Amino acid sequence: MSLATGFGSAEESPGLLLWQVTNRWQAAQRAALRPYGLTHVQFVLLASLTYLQAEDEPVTQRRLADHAATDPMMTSQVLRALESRALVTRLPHPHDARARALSPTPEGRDLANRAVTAVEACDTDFFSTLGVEVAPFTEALRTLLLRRGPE
Amino acid sequence: MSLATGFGSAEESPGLLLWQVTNRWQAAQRAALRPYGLTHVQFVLLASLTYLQAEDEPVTQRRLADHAATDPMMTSQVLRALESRALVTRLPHPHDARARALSPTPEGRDLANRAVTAVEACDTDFFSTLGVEVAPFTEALRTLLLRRGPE
DNA sequence: GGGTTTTAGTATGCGCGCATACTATCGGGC
DNA sequence: GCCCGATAGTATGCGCGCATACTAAAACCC
Repeated sequence: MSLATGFGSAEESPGLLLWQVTNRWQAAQRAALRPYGLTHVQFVLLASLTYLQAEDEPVTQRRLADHAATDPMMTSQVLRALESRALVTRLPHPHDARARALSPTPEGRDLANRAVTAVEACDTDFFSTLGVEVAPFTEALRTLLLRRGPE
Repeated sequence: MSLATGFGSAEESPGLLLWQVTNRWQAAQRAALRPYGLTHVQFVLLASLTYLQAEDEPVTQRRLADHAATDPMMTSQVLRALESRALVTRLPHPHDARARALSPTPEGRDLANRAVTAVEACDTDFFSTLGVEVAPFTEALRTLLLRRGPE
């Protein structure tokens, strides 16, 4: 019967493996970010915003959410939390009354920079067991993302 | 600055890629399971239980959760939902008053079998773009899981 | 100008992983 | 017999992805 093929044992389906590995990766990220008082999404958004800030255009929430691949609902709520901690500012957008112009405060930028190094260390460590194999692995992930892409 | 290396663009970190791919995979699973009225975890637990049922020992929640790599909290709550839909039974364990003996009802087993084929088709389709590369990919996932294993 | 369609952002609610804390039972040592 | 640590299960609460639905402003069209 087909139950014996993939879902009898959790270790035999690429999908279930993917799911488990991602859970462990998220746990590692959580641990690495705890000292900085940031959750995973808070970190990603703060770091992405700091990165995008170099552009000429004011950064809107939509732009940030698209870039960081987070959904707009989370973005909204997380940015409010970051604003209340004075890590980002949300000013009215100069040319669009619907939108907001986001930018990190100096404290936010500083925190982002410090957290980024910690997260990158955590990330490198997590994938270190793959050794050189990490390149084809990343490429495979990119392939999967493109095919089932932003439709 | 280190912000430019990995977290400026979401597509450059293996971890973020992993996260995005898993999200898409979960979305695909959700879509495939919708016709059967099962969520992802409900399906995994029901299918795993149907698989484990062949054993001599009565299946406890702990055993099921370990096998399916889901956490006991979810397991508890999901099994209650499945029980209320008459897909599983939770009888008292014969030798341990703390535990419960789980087994799928005939309807549960039937639903599991039908859902498994749908999920497997979805899974195969999702990873089809990798072609032969799916084998080393799966192996890499397994490696990551073992290193950061059940400590 | 007046109308429709798009878009930015938000509220609400669910699925699910996980951390913490608790009860109830089992087991071993004495 | 009794005590104590381990274990099965549950409650509570948060992080976060996502679906649905809504408001308000912009952009387009005539």
